Amino acid sequence: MQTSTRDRIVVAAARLLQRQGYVGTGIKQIAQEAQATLGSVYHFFPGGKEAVAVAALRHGSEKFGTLLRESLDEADDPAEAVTACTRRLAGDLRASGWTDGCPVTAAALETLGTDSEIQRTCAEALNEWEGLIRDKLLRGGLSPEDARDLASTVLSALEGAEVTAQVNRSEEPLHAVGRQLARLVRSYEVRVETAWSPPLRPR
Amino acid sequence: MQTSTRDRIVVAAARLLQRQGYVGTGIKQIAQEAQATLGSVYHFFPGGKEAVAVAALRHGSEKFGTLLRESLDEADDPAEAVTACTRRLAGDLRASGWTDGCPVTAAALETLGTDSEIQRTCAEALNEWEGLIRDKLLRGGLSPEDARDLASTVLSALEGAEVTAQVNRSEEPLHAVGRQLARLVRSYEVRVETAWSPPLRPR
DNA sequence: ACACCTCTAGAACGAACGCTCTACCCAATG
DNA sequence: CATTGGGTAGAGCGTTCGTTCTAGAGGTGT
Repeated sequence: MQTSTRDRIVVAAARLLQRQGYVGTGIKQIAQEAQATLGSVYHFFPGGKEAVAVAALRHGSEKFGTLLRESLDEADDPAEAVTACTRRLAGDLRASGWTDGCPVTAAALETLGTDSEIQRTCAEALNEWEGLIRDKLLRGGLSPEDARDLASTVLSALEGAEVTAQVNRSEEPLHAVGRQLARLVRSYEVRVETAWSPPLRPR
Repeated sequence: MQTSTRDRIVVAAARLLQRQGYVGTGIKQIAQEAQATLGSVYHFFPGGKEAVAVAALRHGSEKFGTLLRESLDEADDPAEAVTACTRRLAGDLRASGWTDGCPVTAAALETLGTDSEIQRTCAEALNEWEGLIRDKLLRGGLSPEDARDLASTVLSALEGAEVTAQVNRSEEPLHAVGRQLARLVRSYEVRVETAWSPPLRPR
């Protein structure tokens, strides 16, 4: 038993929340999947199911964040970087049998009405991811205003395409937004190497 | 009591599924919200909870479809039509207190692993909506290939922006994709009226 | 040796779940 | 008037839910 019980609980809960949502996932199921007992779960998480979920969502958020960061670093050009994201997401999604999509969306949608910690955790995750994309765009030379708007759009499109791909059990939606987002991003980039008279920028 | 009991059940179930997902919504809650009794629910839907959900999702799908159609008809220009969509979605979302987003996403995500009728119903809804957008783009003069790719992207972006807007309780994500999608769509349109030498099309 | 603390183990509780069942109301039909 | 059948009403079934509780295992410090 190399991994701690707590970690096993968090990892198992993250996977189950991603696949079945918050209400669809039982504490006992989490314990079983983590090869832990109910006592252990409540020992590490006295806050009960919600506390487990928050920890699991944070874990999933970080994992997805590094996946995003890695994909974005695959290319210097922001447009290519975005398609690298969609390619990676599509591959992982297919490999999981279309079940492991965004780690927070399901839980987020189920707890919309409430003002639970879960809600806040999901919102934080989305904003953090958007920040990653925005930074990439800024490094690519976009203006702060353009980068903000575009990053928000890219994240929304990724989220939506992930859902669409899962429901249709197809990589196509992700590849489509990959192509279109690349085109959109390119429309912002200052292409100094092109032939058609780039606008002169005052030094 | 002007509306039939069956209709009240479907409408109530649709609203609850939209807000709380499939597992989060109980049959008894549906009955109560619809001012019907459990007996009535099982009388009209011998298939039980899943049958109610399928009918409700179909209802929600149609309602969202007409909303989409109306928005798209607000402008002849496809780019403007898309921003009309995001504007309408943003307004409705705020008006509902950020709770009434896409009527099928929550249920779709919860039932991903299964091969239930619910899954299929959600997939049908998404594809139908994508068809509406594609037709609009085609009417706008885009090539079939471009229209297909773009329609898929637009729908994904709308779905994702809706979720992001709900989680952040803000219209901004929707407006951002509205702006960006308009720019993207415009990049495909043949602008005969612009000054910078439009490509000559053989008559 | 003992007490102490972290962690494991699972029985048990009340509440809520989806669903089945019987009983009843009431308008239409013979 | 009696009968039928669509629709209403809700008690109750077995199961599962999240949570609480007590009991014990295993290691550490004194």
